[in-house]
Amino acid sequence: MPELPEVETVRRGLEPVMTGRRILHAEVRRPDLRWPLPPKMAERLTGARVERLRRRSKYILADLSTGETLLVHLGMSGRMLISGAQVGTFHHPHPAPAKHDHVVLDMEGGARITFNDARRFGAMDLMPTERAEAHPLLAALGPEPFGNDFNESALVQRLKGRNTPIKAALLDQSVVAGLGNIYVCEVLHRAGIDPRRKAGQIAAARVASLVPIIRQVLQEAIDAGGSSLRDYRQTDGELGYFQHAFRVYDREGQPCLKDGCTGTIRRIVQSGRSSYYCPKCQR
DNA sequence: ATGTGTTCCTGTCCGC
DNA sequence: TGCGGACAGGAACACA
Repeated sequence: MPELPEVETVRRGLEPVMTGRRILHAEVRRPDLRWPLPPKMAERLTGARVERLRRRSKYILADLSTGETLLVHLGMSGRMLISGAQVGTFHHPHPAPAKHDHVVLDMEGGARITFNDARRFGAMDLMPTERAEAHPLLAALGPEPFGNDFNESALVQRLKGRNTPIKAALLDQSVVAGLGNIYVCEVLHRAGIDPRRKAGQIAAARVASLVPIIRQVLQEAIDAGGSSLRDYRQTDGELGYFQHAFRVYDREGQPCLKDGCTGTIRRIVQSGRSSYYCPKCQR
């Protein structure tokens, strides 16, 4: 599921059990996710202290005391489970390894972090920290939505002349990094823009309006993650998968929730993926 | 360069 | 309850 808000919620949940702590033991239970894991990953992680946990787009980056950075992508179905550590009022004993538990990290302080990914579209890699931004998976990413490089004029410029539907353009990680299928639908609904509209044909002022809307939608989702989970963690120790009320996503046939709108949410397929929108208030 | 369709993998849900 | 098909929050890759 993870788009930027979920990944950020996972990052925040990992922070107290990872940052400043050593990885006492790493176990790789399956050698490949989307790609083969890097050579000797378990050995390279064992003994390293996590100096910093960062997020870039939908990637989590753990800078290690060894000079390497661990990159983690959750793909479609990747999950992080924490067990063993006392956080807040929850105590989670280590469960027996479950199906699709691919990587297990035992941390200084007693927490165990388990990466579980049924579909294995997720990824992990190790690279020198000083060359992290040059990693092939990161090099072509566009601006962070909350960064200064993402602004009205830059977005207008980036979409100028593009003949692809705005839905596809906002899913393009080189335009803006971190949006996925759900939040693009939510953003376009809030902006009142039809997802089929060609990106390059939308008036500059409307394109510009997307910048604060993208930030609002993502920030609200991050806030929901932090408020609906205690310590960013559910009672079963899973991070990042919180109940969030979407205004259009997965609401086909239901009434539009925009103030004063009497439309009905429709589902269409664009480049193989579902788009939900209100034909009445999205033009 | 830009746009589109396919592909990786497993699980779940829905209709028959 | 079984079976087949559609679909799932991502994104690299191949090809027009």
